[in-house]
Amino acid sequence: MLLLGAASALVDGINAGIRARGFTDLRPAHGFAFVRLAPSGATVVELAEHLGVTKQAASQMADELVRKGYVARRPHPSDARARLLTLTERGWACTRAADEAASEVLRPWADALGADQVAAVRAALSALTVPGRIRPTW
Amino acid sequence: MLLLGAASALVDGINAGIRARGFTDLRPAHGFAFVRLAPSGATVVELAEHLGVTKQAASQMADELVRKGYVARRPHPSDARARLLTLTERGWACTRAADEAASEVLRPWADALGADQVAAVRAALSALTVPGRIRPTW
DNA sequence: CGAAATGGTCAACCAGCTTGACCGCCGTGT
DNA sequence: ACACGGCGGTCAAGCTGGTTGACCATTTCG
Repeated sequence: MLLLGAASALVDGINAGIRARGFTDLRPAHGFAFVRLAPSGATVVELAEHLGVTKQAASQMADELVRKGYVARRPHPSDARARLLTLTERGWACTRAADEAASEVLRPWADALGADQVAAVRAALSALTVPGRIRPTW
Repeated sequence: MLLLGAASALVDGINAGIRARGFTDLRPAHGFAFVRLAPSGATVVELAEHLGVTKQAASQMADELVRKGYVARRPHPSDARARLLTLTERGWACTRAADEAASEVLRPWADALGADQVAAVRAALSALTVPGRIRPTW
């Protein structure tokens, strides 16, 4: 119940922090896409699976991110059908900004609770969430 | 990050539990409405504020819930402009089903963590979430 | 080498929410 | 009393972001 409130506050806080840093044309859903693309890129279907939407929706979103300069569509190194979506320099800058914003949101929580309590909560939650899927829209 | 995963798992679990109990025509967003209506009813604008949407959207949702038999539109006792939205017996039955479903989701978590840890997490989170607003759609 | 499976796109459609306009009741001021 | 601004609620139109369905190119397997 209040788990939802905390999650909502976190997402809103990160989104506000990103906007404050100049990335005003992104929604929280885009952040979930960045999470999947950051490590080493991904294909459209991988992105779709990660976001829990159809591949068409993921492709549309990729279009938007390419148009706004956050993502590049490169040929896939080992499959001529596929295209590898990777972050551009602008995309990486936004990812760093998101990390900063997340730290800003978490800092007052850590101050209020104490480092050991925060660690305990993190450990408790990580012991639970088996799937790790994220559903941005209910 | 994994806070979101836990929240998502909770919502999905409750939704699945409700469907398993025969309420197949409801979405998670409806549950958030029930939370506001349960104590003593609410007006459309109060519901809209609670859900973070416009009053038109809240009114539409109220229409749907009335049509499906979960909510009744009664005249407001002290304001002829307003109408008081209250839960029907079917609405209350669904609320009870949701509570059961929530317990089912939480039980394995409590088993895995221990009661004291769960209490600590609850206390930690409740110390943080000042606003208590819920944004079902990002 | 041919058939089924996979990655991707195009097109049409739909649900849920928004903006804008409007009606009826409240409540305060003069 | 009563006129007028404010508030609760609905109607109508439009948009955004998603879905379903069809299709092409390439890969993979029998």
